[in-house]
Amino acid sequence: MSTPKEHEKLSDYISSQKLKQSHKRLTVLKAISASPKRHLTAHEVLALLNKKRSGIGQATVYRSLRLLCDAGVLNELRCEDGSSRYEFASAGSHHDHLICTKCGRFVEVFDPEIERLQDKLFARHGFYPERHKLELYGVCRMCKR
Amino acid sequence: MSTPKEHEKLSDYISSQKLKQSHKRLTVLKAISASPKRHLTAHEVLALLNKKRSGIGQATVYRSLRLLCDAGVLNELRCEDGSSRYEFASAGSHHDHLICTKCGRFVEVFDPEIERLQDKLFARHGFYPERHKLELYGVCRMCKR
DNA sequence: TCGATATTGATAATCATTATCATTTTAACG
DNA sequence: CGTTAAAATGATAATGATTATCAATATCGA
Repeated sequence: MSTPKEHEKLSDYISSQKLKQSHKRLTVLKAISASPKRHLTAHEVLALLNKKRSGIGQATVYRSLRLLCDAGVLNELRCEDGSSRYEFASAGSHHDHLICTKCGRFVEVFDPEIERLQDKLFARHGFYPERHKLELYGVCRMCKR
Repeated sequence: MSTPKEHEKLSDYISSQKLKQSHKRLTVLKAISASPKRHLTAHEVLALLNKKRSGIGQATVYRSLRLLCDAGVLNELRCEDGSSRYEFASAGSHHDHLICTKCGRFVEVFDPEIERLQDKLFARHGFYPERHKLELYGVCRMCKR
């Protein structure tokens, strides 16, 4: 599972901010790319890396995740339990989430009509819109039976 | 500022669960009712009580807030910074929130059309709907200028 | 009033995350 | 190539919101 686009985004950000390349940071990105599971927590990323005896500490995982967000490679999703999950910010693809309360599965959804109505709500109350967060909690098809 | 309805809800819950009335728990509820500020954090409630030398500890504040939620008197809003805010669950009034990113003001909003479209999203993905969370972040009228 | 049980306060523990700081890497420059 | 300043890292302490513990206190039905 290669991620040329993500690597490039990261490199661009690193040079734009006068940071330095680092093996370990790249290893974190690769581990996330290679995982079949999306929407990983920092703890889960750490577990992926430990399995490979990468010698990468948790501080570095947290730092890398933050930097990857700053670089626009990942999006951070603040969960209700107080932890965060990270997903790839595949260019310009805003979406919301359906979340199964039984198995924790995340499904990415998008409804342009909802987006439009949200903007109307902002306008109606004199708000300058910045962003929004829509999470739909329920039981997925698999968990229903 | 009286809250006969809230007191009653609380009493009903207390007897249904075979708990006991407590002076301090009522004081917490009254303090929240009396505050002009809505959407208070546990910390803010504690501050309200300390100002009055109530002798109520933080553990009791947290316990009371949780119980008031269980009793259906309050709703808990998990904020993105990891803390929670509490609002009155004035019977059957589901709503979402517009939140000012400058001053932190909360505005309660509701759009039946958005609700309907959310249900369609649940259905389209085979989810049994339980609840949702919609938060619109922007800059309010006051903070814009 | 008595006694079983709920409530409380002080404080320790938890959990995710961030800060600190000494050590190691990176990479621009000579 | 080495030097070297700055960034990255690991181990660990600190943070902040919240929950758990447990002995002391309050509640309330008999």
